[in-house]
Amino acid sequence: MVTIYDIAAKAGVSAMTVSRVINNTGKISDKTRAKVRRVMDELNYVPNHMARSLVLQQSNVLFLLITDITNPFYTTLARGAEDAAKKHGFRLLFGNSDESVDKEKDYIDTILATRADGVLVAPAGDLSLPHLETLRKHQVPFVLLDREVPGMDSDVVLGDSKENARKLVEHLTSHGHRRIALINGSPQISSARLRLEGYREALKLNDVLFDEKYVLETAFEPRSDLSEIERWFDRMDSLPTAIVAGNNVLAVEVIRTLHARGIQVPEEMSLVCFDDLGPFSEIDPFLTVIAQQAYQFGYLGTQMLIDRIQERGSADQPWKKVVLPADMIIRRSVATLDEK
Amino acid sequence: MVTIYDIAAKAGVSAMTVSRVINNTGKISDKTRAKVRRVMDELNYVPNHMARSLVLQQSNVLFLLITDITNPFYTTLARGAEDAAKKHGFRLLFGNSDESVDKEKDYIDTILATRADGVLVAPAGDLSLPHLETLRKHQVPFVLLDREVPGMDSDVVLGDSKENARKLVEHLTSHGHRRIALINGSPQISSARLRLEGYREALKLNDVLFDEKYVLETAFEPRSDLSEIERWFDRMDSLPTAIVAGNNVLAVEVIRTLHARGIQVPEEMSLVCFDDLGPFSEIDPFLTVIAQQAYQFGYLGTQMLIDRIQERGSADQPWKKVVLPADMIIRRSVATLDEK
DNA sequence: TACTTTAGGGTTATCGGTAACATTATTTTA
DNA sequence: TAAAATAATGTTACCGATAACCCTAAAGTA
Repeated sequence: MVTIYDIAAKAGVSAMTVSRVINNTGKISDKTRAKVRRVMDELNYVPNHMARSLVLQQSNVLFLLITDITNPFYTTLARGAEDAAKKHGFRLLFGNSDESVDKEKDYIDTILATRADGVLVAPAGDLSLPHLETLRKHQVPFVLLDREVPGMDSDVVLGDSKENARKLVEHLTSHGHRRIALINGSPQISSARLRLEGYREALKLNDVLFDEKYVLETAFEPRSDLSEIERWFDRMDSLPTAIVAGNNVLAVEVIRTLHARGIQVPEEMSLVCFDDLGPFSEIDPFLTVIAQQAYQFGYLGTQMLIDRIQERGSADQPWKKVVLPADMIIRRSVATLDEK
Repeated sequence: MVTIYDIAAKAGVSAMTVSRVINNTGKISDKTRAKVRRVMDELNYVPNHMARSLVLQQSNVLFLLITDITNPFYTTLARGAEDAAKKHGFRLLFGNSDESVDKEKDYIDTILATRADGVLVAPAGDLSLPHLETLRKHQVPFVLLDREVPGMDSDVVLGDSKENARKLVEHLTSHGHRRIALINGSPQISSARLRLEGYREALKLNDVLFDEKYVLETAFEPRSDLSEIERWFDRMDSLPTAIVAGNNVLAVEVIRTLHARGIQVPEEMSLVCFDDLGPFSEIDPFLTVIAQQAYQFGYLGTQMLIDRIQERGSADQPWKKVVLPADMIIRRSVATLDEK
């Protein structure tokens, strides 16, 4: 590998002069600069970020930790983060925790070991708390995305899960539905809890009794095994007329299960969910969804993170909490129920 | 930041002893080892990968450069790569070139500067050649994924684009179609060229004359502007009865354009494409596709890369070229044409 | 008993950069 | 014209870790 010393030797200057040319610092005569540049080109010099970061004590690297790389919500979020990072001269690296607290821990260790300047985290759940405490302890700035973790104050970008759940339920009640079920992520995840809350409140507002048999708390990430959903249906005394899914992945799993039972959506079962399905939903605009601004989650979160990193010394800002609004996209997955 | 020197001081040993405990090398008494471990825990020590990589001259990092992070083909591929990397003790970082040769160049520079041990590249196109030459010149092992680049020999994992294009066309001809159009990625991309070739050969085998008005060469990545496809349709003397799309993104764009014109698939236009649409295709299993084994692209490619990295000194192996078979998934997007 | 091994650990140099300070001409200024 | 300022470059130390070599005391061996 070519180093600044090789350049220095060949150009007949000191390593420091080469460093100055590279970083455009200090005073360098045009002649020397030109000579150094020429030698750098000749030898195909590439600076070594690790050596540089080691002495500068900063890496110019941000890390984005998401929970499901196959979910368009997160990949779109990733693009937003990438654009914002690039705009500010940071590099962005990605990790994928698969909704697993253990994999998350591995990534946190890697992040600390690689000395990233900051982290964007969609936490796997409340059990992520120790990981965040680790980051805090090591003074690594971070911003939470999409989910909060009780016991940890920080900057955070959220959707309004409760309000949005309410909107989805009311969309259903306004179409005559009264037996409305909810399939949700783990109650260890803040957004799932709030979605349940919004669901319950909306039911109450519409004078529908809450029936816990109509609620299934499972996992947000795809599972090959659908039997849990099967068993949920089996437990019900009578099927609901509509289902709210806590995210897009769950909606798909519900549809698969329903199809296996020969139940059609929306004719025999209405369905709505959180988060759109990505570009491919346009093939057949079918599911009525709450479409969150995934790109903005990433873009704003990254800006907040960079602000925090560059704060350095100035008076500590209070934690910021950004709540992004979402639109409901009404499509064809909800049937209007006749009055009985 | 806590360093091994802090640990060493507090434990009353030398830094080298701490290093030995961390890496499990050399001879250390149980007593010393325990003491060092205790101090490491107390001080929340985290090793500094950059310092380590600097002296070891290897980073244990692989880099995966894909062209479209929102395309399920690539995210699934990424999971395969992630799993294989983890299995061998490598960390995997991702980058997203957006099908842009320029962004790709930025990433290549970053990769060199961060001294990744190896790279998996889905090249943006034939113009990626200089980037690959740069990697080669700096002796960074790499494996190409999904696309070849003329003029550059290397390990590569491919699908059989030509054969698969032939299959798609023959699926259409077997349903009575004769006027078959092709919308394809840039001819600067090897897979696109081969798909065109397969398309032409299949037409010839079925005694259909090739009509260049039926072929549109555009870009594989999503574009907000559909007017190019509009104009393509406008140029045709008569519309085809079926369209082959060079990838999933193009298929979606075709559907959007057709819908805007009030043309229904498959009733008035049949459509097939390369690559499945990810988990969400299960909501409405609609598009007939060639489903490539995206996960295997990533998994095998990573294994080949690691083999190459660890080869080190042993006789140079010849370049390996893995061609992964694909299945056609027949769904509902092709209509059977009556004989005229 | 005298000589080798071995266990257990320390010293020093180095990886590729950069900050901080030092040095030497050359100008500028009083 | 001597002192002060400036331009252009060099020297040294250090970032955090590890390899290679060195050292010492205890154990093994002829």
